[in-house]
Amino acid sequence: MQFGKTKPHKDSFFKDVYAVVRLIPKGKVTTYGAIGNFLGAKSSARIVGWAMKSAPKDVPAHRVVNSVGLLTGKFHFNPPERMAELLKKEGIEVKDDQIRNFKSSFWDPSVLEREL
DNA sequence: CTGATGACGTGTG
DNA sequence: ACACACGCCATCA
Repeated sequence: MQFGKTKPHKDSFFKDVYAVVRLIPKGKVTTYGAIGNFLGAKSSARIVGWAMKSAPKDVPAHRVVNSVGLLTGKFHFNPPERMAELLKKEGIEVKDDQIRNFKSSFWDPSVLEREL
């Protein structure tokens, strides 16, 4: 997968975001900034968040958090507690809407290129 | 078309 | 280390 690197088309950016989020391994999490950076948009983490808002159901958006491991978007879930529940279910320790072992559970999208 | 908003991140005081 | 400000760019009013 090339992800945005080949073509900076807007729609493909969203599509790439979804693709990356879908590729997040179970029990791991990543950040909006990491995704944005991986797709070439260093400071467009907000767009990634917007993408999540409009994300399909098959996208594990609960595995995407902000840079400090805080579940900022849990309020947008149905119900909000679902996000923490899903993460806990996958083996991620969540305390007060925040991931404890965040750094350990962090998954950088750049490993995709490494595995390719 | 202009301005405001937001599931963010980084820089500065 | 904490708080505030600015930049980022798509979407909405």
